[in-house]
Amino acid sequence: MAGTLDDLAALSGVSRATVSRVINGGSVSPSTRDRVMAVLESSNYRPNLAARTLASGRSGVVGIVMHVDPRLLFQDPYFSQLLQGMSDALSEGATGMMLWLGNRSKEETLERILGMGLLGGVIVTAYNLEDPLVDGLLASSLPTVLVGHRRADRTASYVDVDHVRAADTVTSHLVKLGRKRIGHVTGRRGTVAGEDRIVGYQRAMDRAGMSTEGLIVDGEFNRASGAAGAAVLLDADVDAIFCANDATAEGALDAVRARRLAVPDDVALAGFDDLEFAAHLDPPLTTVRQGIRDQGIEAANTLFQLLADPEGGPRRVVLPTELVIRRSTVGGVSAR
Amino acid sequence: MAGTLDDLAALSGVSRATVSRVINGGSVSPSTRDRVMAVLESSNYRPNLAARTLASGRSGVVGIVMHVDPRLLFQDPYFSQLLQGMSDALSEGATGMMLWLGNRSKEETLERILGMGLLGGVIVTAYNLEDPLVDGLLASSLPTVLVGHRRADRTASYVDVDHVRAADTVTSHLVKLGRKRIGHVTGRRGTVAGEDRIVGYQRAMDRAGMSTEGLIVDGEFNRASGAAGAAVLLDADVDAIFCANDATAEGALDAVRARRLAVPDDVALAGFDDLEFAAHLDPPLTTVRQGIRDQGIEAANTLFQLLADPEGGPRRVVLPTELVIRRSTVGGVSAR
DNA sequence: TTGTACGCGTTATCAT
DNA sequence: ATGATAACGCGTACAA
Repeated sequence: MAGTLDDLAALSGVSRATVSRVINGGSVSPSTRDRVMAVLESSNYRPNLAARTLASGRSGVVGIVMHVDPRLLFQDPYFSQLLQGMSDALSEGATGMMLWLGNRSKEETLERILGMGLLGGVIVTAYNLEDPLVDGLLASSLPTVLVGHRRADRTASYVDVDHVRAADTVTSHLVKLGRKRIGHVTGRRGTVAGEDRIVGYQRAMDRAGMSTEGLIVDGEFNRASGAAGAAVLLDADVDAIFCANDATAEGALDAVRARRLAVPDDVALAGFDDLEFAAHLDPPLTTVRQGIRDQGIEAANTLFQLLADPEGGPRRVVLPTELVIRRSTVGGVSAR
Repeated sequence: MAGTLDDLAALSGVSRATVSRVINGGSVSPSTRDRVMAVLESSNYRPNLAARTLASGRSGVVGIVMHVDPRLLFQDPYFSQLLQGMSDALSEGATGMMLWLGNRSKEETLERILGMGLLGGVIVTAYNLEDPLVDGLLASSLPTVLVGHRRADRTASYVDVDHVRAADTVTSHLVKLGRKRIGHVTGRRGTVAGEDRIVGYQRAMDRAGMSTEGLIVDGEFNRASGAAGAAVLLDADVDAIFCANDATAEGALDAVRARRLAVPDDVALAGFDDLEFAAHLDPPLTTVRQGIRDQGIEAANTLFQLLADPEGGPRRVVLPTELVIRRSTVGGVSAR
C-alpha cells in the first residue's frame, strides 16, 4: 500500500535512484519515466518526509509563532485573519506549517522551536519592544520573518505597516473636523503598535498646535480598557477620541453611551484595524484599515524569498494603510 | 554549537549508543551518566527530529485540521478558542502541532496530511454530515479524533456535546416563560450542530404541544443570516427566537432593534455558544455555554490516550452544556 | 541516461 | 553497563 522507494524500484525494474529522479524531476529518459510513472500512480506512494528531510536537509515545513496573551488571541479576530493569510500563502509553497501559541514561556517556546530541527523557517509576531523569543529566533540560524518590528530589528526581515503615519492621519482627520480636545486611549504600552500610534497622535497634535496634556490614557487593546479609558477622557471633557484599535473603540462607545452622549455630535470616535465589526457598530466606526490578511500573505511570501535566496539580505515590506471614514466621526457620511 | 550524538560521544569518551541512552532514559551507570550529562548541558545539543522520527517511527507531532469556510474561521472566536484549548493540552505531551485550514479542497488537504508521514495523529473538526476529509482520515491508519461527530461515526473517537438536548433545554426555557410563538433561526443546514439543534428545538416544541410551522428559518451560523432570518420570523409574529448560535443571535438583535421592538418584552432572544461577547450585548444574551476550550483540551487528551493505547478502541467524550440565563429572555435577571 | 554507494542523525538489537 | 552495528527511507555525488 504505502511502500518505499525501493519497492517502486523493484516493481518498475529500475534502481531506486531513478525513481527518486522521476519524483524529484531529475533527468530520466522518456521511456523509463513513463514506466516508472505508471507504477507510481497505481501505487499511491507517499515519500517519507522524515527520511527526505534527513537526507536533503530541507523539510518544506515552516513554523508560525504567535506568542500572545490567550485572552487577546481568541477575542480579537486580528490573529485569525493573520493566520488565515499565512495559511493561504504557505499552502502554495510549503508542505505544512507548525504552530506555536503562547501556552508556555517564551524561553521554553523558543527552545522547542529550535529543537524542532526540521523547520525550514519561521514567521513570528513581533509586537513587543522587548521579546526574548523574537531575539532568540533572529539569533538562530533559522530564516525568520517578523510580523511587526522593533526599531532595533534593522537587519531582520519583516512585514509591517507604518503605525506612526497612520495614527497621524486619523488624528489629523479629527483635527480637520474642528475637534478641539482630542484624546487618545493608547494600545498596550511596550508594544510597537501601541507606542508608535501614540507618536503619530502626538505628531498630529503638535502640528495642529494642540496640547495633549491629560488627553492620553493607557489602554490594553481591548474593550474593557477602552471603556475605562474613555470614561477618564470624558471627564477631561474631550470632544473626540482616537482609540488604539477597534476593540478599544468599541469599549469607548460603551462608555459614551453610558453617559447618554451622542457620537459623533458630542464625541467623535475613531479606531484602528477595520475589523469586520467596525462597520456594524452604531454608528459605524471611522478607523484605519490595515490589510491584516495581506500581512499574513506577505509574511509568507517574504519567507519564501528568504528561503530561495538566503544570501539576498533582509527583506522589508511596509504595507499601506487606509483611513476609512464612517459616521462615528462624520455624522452625515454613510458607511461603505 | 549544535552537534550530533557522535560529537557528544566523542567529547564524553563513550559510544553514541550510551549518549542516546542517557538522553532517552536507558540504563546507564551513574558515573558515566553524570559525565555525559555534564557534556550534554554545556553543549546545548538538540536531537534531530527528522532522524529520530526516521529511526523510531514516531515524531510526537500531531495534526490539527480545521477545514472550514474562511469567513467563519476569522469571524467566530469559536475556532480560536478551540485551537487554544488544543494547543494548551498538546503542548504538554506533543513536541509540536501542524495546522491545516480550509485553503485547499478537502481532497487535496487529505492528500497533504496523509503525505506528511511524520504525523502521530490528527484532530479534525467534523461539523458536516458529509465530509470526505473526515472520511479519509478515519479510513487511514492515522489515529484520529473528531471534534463533533456524525451519527455514522460510531467507531470513531470523538469529543462533542449533546446538541439535541441543549437545544431542547433552551427552547423549553422559552416555553416556560410563556412564549407562544417561538421561532428558530437554524445553523447551516447539513452540519451536525445545525440539524441537531433543530431536532432539539422541535422536540421541545412538540412536547409543549406547539406547532413550528412557519417558525423555522435557515441560517448560516453568522450575523447576517441571523438578521435576515429574524426579519422573516418577526413578520411571522414570533415572540421569541432561538438562534442556532451567538453570532446568529447578534444578527437577530440587529433585526429586532431595526423594528424598534424591545428585547425581551416584545421578543425574547437566545443563542448558543456563550462566546465572550454574548454577555456584553444589550441586553446580555441568554445562551448555551459549551466549553469550547474544554473541547479542544479533551480532544487533545483523547488523542493522547489513543496514541498510548492504540488497541483500546474508540474513545467518546460528550461534554456537558449549561443554560446561561441572561436578560435577553428574562428582563429582571442580571447578567452573571 | 542509469546504477552504485555513501551519508543524513537516531534508535534499537545484538554481542560483549 | 556498554559498544558495535544494522536499520530507517531518501538524496545525491560519482562512476559507468
